[in-house]
Amino acid sequence: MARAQTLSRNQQIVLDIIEKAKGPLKAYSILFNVQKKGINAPQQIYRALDKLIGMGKIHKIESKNAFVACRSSDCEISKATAFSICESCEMVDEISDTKLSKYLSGFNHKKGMKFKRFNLEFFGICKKCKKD
Amino acid sequence: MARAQTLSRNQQIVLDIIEKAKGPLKAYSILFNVQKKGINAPQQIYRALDKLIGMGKIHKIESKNAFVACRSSDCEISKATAFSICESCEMVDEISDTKLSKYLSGFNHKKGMKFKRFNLEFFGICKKCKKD
DNA sequence: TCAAATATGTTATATTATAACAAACGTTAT
DNA sequence: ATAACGTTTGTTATAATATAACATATTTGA
Repeated sequence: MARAQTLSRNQQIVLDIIEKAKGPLKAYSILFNVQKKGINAPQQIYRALDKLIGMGKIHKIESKNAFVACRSSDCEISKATAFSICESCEMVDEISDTKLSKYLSGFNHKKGMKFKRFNLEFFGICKKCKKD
Repeated sequence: MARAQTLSRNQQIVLDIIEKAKGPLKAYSILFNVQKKGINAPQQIYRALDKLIGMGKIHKIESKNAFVACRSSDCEISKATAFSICESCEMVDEISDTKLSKYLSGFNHKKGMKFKRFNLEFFGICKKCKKD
């Protein structure tokens, strides 16, 4: 049975870094940032990332191979994730929209597949970048 | 100005393979399949893939780092893509649903970002795999 | 407390993707 | 036709992302 509440040492270290970050972090950039804490190998990062994803503490931005902290309590263990991604500054924002989430969760593919999970990524230019 | 209609030699070779495939193909598996045709290097594959994506002939399945042929004329140069992905057999189906597409195209993030493009990936177990 | 599960450390390697440069090919305008 | 331009190709090298495999340690729970 999964524990899901207490984090191991490495998991906590990795989560801390991701939560402090302003934007999505890549696995190797996390690695470089924690080498002073005694974590030396990619495996250690990827293992922590996997567990954190499993717990719903972080999400992977698939189009960027990068990781962000979960800012929403709505995405129950990451069954329904949506993000807005700025193509200019690389900013990622988690979208927490009940209507959207319900709409998509209720969407079932005609060919008879019942979905367990979805991930949605929107791309555009964010407000801040538009000004420049 | 982009030509967009005629494909170069390598682009055609790569597209043919992807179109013939039953499922998503990875870049290096494409490479191995075309070495008899004189394509030897990953660069050549990735370049063709990039162009084909730009033309809307193929899509990248981000969660799998794999590529599928576009089966829908609705996703205008890949501005609005949706897929259903079987977590058991790895099958990928492009979802062509006008309502869904309109709903998502009209969705604008509250924080003032106007979206240019989205990609949606649904995960589950397909009909065929459920039977087994 | 002992067994099982989970987490760690480590080395090596697999997989995915891009950089950089030189040469060939195809348009198109003159 | 040919010069100029953009696009495509071929090629070598390397960067970036991710997993395999194995030994050990730590935590948890019956």
